[in-house]
Parts: sequence; C-alpha cells; structure tokens
Amino acid sequence: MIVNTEWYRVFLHAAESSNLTKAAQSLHMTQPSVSYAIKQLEETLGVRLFDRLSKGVRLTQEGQALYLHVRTAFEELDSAERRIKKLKQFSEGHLRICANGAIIKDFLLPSLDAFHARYPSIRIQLSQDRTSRILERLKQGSTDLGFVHLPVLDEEIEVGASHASPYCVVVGTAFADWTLQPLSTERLTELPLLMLSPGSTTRSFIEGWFQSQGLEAEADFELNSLDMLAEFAERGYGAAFLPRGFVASRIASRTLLELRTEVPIPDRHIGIAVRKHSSLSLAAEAFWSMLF
Amino acid sequence: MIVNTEWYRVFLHAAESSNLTKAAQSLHMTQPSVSYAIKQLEETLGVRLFDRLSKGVRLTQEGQALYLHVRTAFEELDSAERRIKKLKQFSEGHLRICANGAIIKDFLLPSLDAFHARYPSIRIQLSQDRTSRILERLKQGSTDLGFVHLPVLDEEIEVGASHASPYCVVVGTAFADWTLQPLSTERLTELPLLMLSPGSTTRSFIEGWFQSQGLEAEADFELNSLDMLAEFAERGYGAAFLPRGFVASRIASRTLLELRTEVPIPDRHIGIAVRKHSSLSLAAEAFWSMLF
DNA sequence: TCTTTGTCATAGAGAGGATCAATAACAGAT
DNA sequence: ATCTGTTATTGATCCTCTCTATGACAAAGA
Repeated sequence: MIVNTEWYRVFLHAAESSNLTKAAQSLHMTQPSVSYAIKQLEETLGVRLFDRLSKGVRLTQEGQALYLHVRTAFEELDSAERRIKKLKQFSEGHLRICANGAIIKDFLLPSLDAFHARYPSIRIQLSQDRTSRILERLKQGSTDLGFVHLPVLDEEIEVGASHASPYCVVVGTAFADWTLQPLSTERLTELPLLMLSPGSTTRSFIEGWFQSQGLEAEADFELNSLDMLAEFAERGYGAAFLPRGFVASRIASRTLLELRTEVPIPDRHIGIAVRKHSSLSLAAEAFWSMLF
Repeated sequence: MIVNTEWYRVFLHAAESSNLTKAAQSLHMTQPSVSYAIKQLEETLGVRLFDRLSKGVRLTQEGQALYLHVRTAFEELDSAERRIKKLKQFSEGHLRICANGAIIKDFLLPSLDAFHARYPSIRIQLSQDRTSRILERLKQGSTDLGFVHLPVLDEEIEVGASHASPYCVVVGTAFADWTLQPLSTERLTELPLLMLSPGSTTRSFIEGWFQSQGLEAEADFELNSLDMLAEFAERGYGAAFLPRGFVASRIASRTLLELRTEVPIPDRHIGIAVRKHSSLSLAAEAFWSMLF
C-alpha cells in the first residue's frame, strides 16, 4: 500500500484539533483542501478515519489507531530535522584536521594561527596521528583534511595541493669540525644517527635516501618526536635529519649546526589529503584557501 | 522547518540503494525525478546529504544521521498501514452487540441465529449488560449496536428503530384460581411479587406501572435473571412480570398461567441504540437490515 | 588514448493533482 | 426561525512533480 505521506501530515493536524477548519489554519491551507486530503486518505486506506459531527470531527477506532502511529512517525521526522539543524550548525563552525607530528610544528602551525585569528569562533579539532591512521580517518569521514607527507598511493584518497619542506642534517656543537666541508653520504654514515622509531614515513624517507645511494642507514637512537631528536642532537649524541623550518631558530642561535652534504637532501612534500569526491565543510574550504 | 515528506521517501530509497537510478526503479519513477527530489531536500535542509560518486551516491555524515531517523519514521508508517489493514479486515468481519439479558432471549436470539446462518464467517461478539453500561460502551465506541428498553434519554445516543415486546403476569399452578377473572391492580399487590434486583430498567418499568395507578409494588423475591423468575413462579412462590415471548412455551404447556388484569400491562419497547453520528461497521449494517 | 559503460545533473515541456474561492448542506444553539 | 460554526462539493487555476532528451563526468576496458 502506497500512501501519500503528506496526507498523513494533514491527518495528524486534523486529529489533534478535531476540527478540519482549525487544522487547515495550522497547516496554512484552506478547509476544503484539508477535507479533500482526508477524503483521499480514507479512500486509499479504505477506512473511515473520522466521524463528522456538527462541531468538528471525531476519530473513529481505526482513526485512533492510525493516529498513534502517525504521531510517533512525525515526531521522528521532527527529531530528524532538529538533528540535521544541529549537525549543520556544528559542521559549519568546525574544522577537523589530522596531521603528522612533524608537519604540525613545521608547516601547519602558522596557518592555523592565522585561521584562528580570522575565524575565532570556529572550533578547531587537530589530531596528531601516523600517516596510515590519518588516511583511515579520512576514509571513514571522521576528519576533513589530512596533512601528510607524499606520496600517498591510496585509491580513495586525493591529494589536493602540496608544499615543499626542505630537510637538513644537524649536529650539536660537539661536532663543529664536521661542518667545515661538504660531506659524502658515506662519511655521513660514520656519524651516530638519531632517527624516529621504525614505521614512520619520515624514517622511511631518510632510509630511502641512503638506499638510493647503495648505503644502509643504521639508527643509533630511535626516538619518538622531532623535539627529542633536536634535543639529543644539541647535546652532541649525533646527527639528525630534520625539517629546516623546525630547526631554523636553533641554527640561527648556533646551538645546532647544519651539515653540508655532497648529495643534496631532497625536499619532502607535504600534501593535503581528502577523501575522493567528498564535499568539504565550509570551514575546511576556508582553511584550504588560506593555505595558498 | 516544513519538509515535503515525500522527499524523505525518495531519500530513503536512495540511501538504501546508494544509487539514484536503482532507487528510481524501486519507486517507479525516473532517475531525474529522484535527482530532483534529493536536490529539493538538500536545499530545504541546507545540507548536502549525498556525495556523488561516479558509480552511485554515498551518504554524507549528515545523510547518515538523517537516514536513521527517516528509516524509523517510515517503519512506523508501515506498521500504521499494516495495523489499519488488520483492523479493517477485523471490523468488516465482526459484529459487536450489547443487550439486556431480558432482550437476548426474548428478542435477539432468533435474529442472531438467522444472521449467523447467513454470514457464518462473521464473528459475533455479544455482551450481556445493564442498560447504563451498554450506553457507556456505545459512547466509548467499544460496541456497535446496543439493544435496550426504551426510552433512552442520553444526548449522545440515537435510537434507530424500536420493537414492541408484550409483557404479562404469570403465576404457577398453585394460584390457578386467580386466573378465573380479570384482576384489579390493587388485588394484584396482594400476591407475592417476584422481581429482578433493584436498579434494572425492567424493574423500574414494573414499579412505574404500579405507581402510575397510585400503588406501591413491594417485591417479595429479588432475583437476578428472567430464568430464575420463571422458575420461582412455576414453583408457586408468587407472580412475575415477564415478556410474553419468554414464557410462551411454559404458558402453552400450562406450567405457568397468565393472569388477566383490568388495567392492561403496556408493551415495553426495545430499541436499537447507536452512538450519534457514528458510522456503522459493515457487519452491523447487515445485521440491522436483517432485523426489519 | 579512445571508446564504452554506468552514473548523476540539467533543461524544457507537459500533465496531473493539490489548492483555492465560492457555495451548499447540515446541525446546534440562541 | 435565524444565526453560527462546521464539513462537503464544485469547477477553475496554478504549481509542482514527472517525464524525455541530453549533457557531463568518471572509471574501466580495448
């Protein structure tokens, strides 16, 4: 049985006011329209829903039964619309970002500051996570933008724009004499190496650079954050590969020294990842356009 | 927010098939119509509900939230329609009658037999009850027809048709000599009187007859059913006022004797009562037309 | 790379149904 | 009897949905 659900809306109002004229008013219709709709409904269902009295209408037994169901159905639709309204407000004033820890300090922070200054009422949700988990979250729709190092090979992910992030190798002042001339990659391996824990894309990036030259990088320290790497490098434990932006102030103040290499260290490329075909929230759109 | 609920129906199918073309098929519409409806819904709610992919559509976060609500709402409407269908079948094959005990045997039974013979599949629900309670049940819609003694003064009740039911006074053979000549009402009061318990309309009817002649009827026996009254009269305990139809066979077999009275005992009038303006069920309609 | 296939979107025309204004019909109440 | 408040009916109108035809696009395959 297929019943025009708009008739149910009319029925609902009629049942609640027991008066077709009043129902028409609350529905912003005329009384004959209501009368017509009720008649259609009754004929479609094959049941008389109201007894017509001289001063209004009265639900029949069947009408009463129908009313209970229809009321809960429309209450459900009401709550659906309220829910949507809330979600809309929320998502419009909401920016969800995931990024690698390396990227946050090196690249994201200034943009984020600017965004927050311009749209202070937009709530920012920033999650630091590993690249693989960021992609997962994008795919399940629980974040809007993902900032990851390229390349990203996932079929369902799209990289919107990219940004080069220069890397450098730094040591503490204890190794000052290593800075006098450019180093071959081979000589570099003679230094103790400070690296992130295995599995991170940043570490793979560095290992890949060595491997492309037929050499094996062996980590002497395995630490969990860029901060720790910089800290240990400063104290003279060895050499660390870090985003130049991240260590720029330390290099300027000469607590860290940059090594020159014969083979240049390639830039890494930071990309903005989104789920393919997903429509961006307004906030995400705004943030995106502030980045470039 | 007022949203055309038919759009929700389209949305529901689209969400369930993740494919507007297939949704259109299951809705017996064309794909552009579905596309249009979804667009309307999205614009009205101000939210994008689907991401459009190259092979179908995918619910957005908001769409998923909406879907859950809309689904339960339409499930509710479904169950409403199933409920109505059942009620319809039921009420069409269902006759609900209430009647005074006195009327059942005296008047209703033969008609009921005929009705049952003609419509054996229609379920008959017969409740024996007091007049006041019958009127209550009519007013609350829990019975279709009420068979009661007239007059009925209730504002909300309508009496459709009436039928005269002759009454008589009977005694057992022990009082045979009382039958020789017509009795004045005064003499009648000298007999022990067998009556129904106080409060019944039948008893009021009899008391009213005495009172209209300035006499007081005093009950010697107060019993609860016509059968009991006949039984006690037969055994010679006194005189009972009973519907002539009810005691006809006993009079014929001379186990009960009818007294003649100078002032004739008026007929009682049985009426078919219905709630004013209520539409009768098919079965009730059929039964009604068999009565006259 | 080009074609094919499957998808959704758009445009414009058309039809059908909901809506309306006017009025009738009806029942209670005054 | 008349008045008031209700629902039902009618016929015209208008709007909205639906349709056909076509476009646009993306993915898969030749």
